[in-house]
Amino acid sequence: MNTYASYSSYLLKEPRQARARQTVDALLTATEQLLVARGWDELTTNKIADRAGVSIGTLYQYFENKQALVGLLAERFIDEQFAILATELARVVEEEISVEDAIPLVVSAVLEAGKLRPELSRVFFEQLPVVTDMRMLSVWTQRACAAVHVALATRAHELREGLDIGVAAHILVTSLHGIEHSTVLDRPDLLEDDRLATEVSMMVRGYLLPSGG
Amino acid sequence: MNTYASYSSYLLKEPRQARARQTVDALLTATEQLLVARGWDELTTNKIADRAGVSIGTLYQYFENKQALVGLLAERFIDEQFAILATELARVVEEEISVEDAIPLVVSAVLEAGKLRPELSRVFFEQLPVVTDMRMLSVWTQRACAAVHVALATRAHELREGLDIGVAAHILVTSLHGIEHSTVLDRPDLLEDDRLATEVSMMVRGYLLPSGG
DNA sequence: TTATAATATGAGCACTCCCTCAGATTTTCT
DNA sequence: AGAAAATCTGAGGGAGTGCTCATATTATAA
Repeated sequence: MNTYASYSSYLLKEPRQARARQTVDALLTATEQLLVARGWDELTTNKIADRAGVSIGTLYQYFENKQALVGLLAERFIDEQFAILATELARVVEEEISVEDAIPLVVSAVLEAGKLRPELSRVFFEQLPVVTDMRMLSVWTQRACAAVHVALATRAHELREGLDIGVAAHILVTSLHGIEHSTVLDRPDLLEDDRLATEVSMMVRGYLLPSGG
Repeated sequence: MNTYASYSSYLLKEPRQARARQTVDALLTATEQLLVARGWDELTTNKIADRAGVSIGTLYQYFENKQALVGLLAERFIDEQFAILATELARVVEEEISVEDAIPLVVSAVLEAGKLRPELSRVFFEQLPVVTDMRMLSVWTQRACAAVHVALATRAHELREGLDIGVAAHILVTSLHGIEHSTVLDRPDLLEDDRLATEVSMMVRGYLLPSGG
């Protein structure tokens, strides 16, 4: 019921009453808007409180500093992105889809995720490292690698002989992330049709599957 | 002769005398050290001038603001990284090396580049976007894509039927960048041996070359 | 109702930061 | 040598910033 249970690490204290939850939501919304509009450097706690329509003192009742505000936002965003990957991986494993058929499904899901909240994607791709000291992104990468690793392991017999699944998971996750990142920032046009997804799937297929086919 | 000719966009005026060039160098060195040690948020013009051993007023004779200092540093770093890629591409084209043989050479060169100045790589991977508003990285990506595009075009006959060279260049550049980025930050151990380079080369080969063998 | 807990307020302190400017010093040019 | 150009100086103004705390309001519980 209480969606604030997971806030613990970034929230100074749990908002118990409804109005307090509204306050926290307003602060997060204001943070997101200001971050998207003006970037990290121009983000100040006074502006956040102002836009959220609450007093600066209230902000400091729930958040230690502005990093915590953005940290919570980033955590939500990353969880959302990870969930998309994890869900699709779980589905193809569950439905016993072959690696060959699963690749385009997973690749498309990941690339679609980049389109979900383009402005927020942009600002986090650009500024998240500075904000969170990189820890959060590393955690995401590790989780993603682990999930891919597991999925690959369940169908290891279909994979190319001698493939190091650990290294492969790392390569797949980081290269896809790089592609998604750069495409969102520089070539959003490539996200319009599915040519990119097709080509990327081709690359992944050529890497994972035996070539003699 | 004058290594400061290319500074133009970031330098307010050209340092004509030797002592002025020393001053600018000292400022850049100080900026790099402080940026690596403490990050963008703790970087201040006063600290830079202080560490460089020059007055704050002098700093503002050559640089409009601290972004300009870091911008110049970043520009140099990116030029250096690009040169490594461009040089290797030019070499394999010049020596008419087959795509198959060229792939591991180019991949290794790019991954090696990430080891060249690990601390600076790290800080720019993490913080460059905030500093330069992303324009610089986009320019780098475009230049790299163009260079790869040209190299691929010269040996198009070796490539897989129907490959879209434009999209392929984009995919290769962005995915390799993502791999390099994440590996430098999260898994520097993978840069120790050449397993990663081998695997990545495998992936690129599977993507670019006809699969039938 | 009344006591207690939860929540909200905002003026303003202490501090830092960027950057200017009036003038001093050094180099180059004639 | 003298004049002009280039370079350097650094105290401090002005503009914020993060954050506290004494106080006020509202909700919940007894």
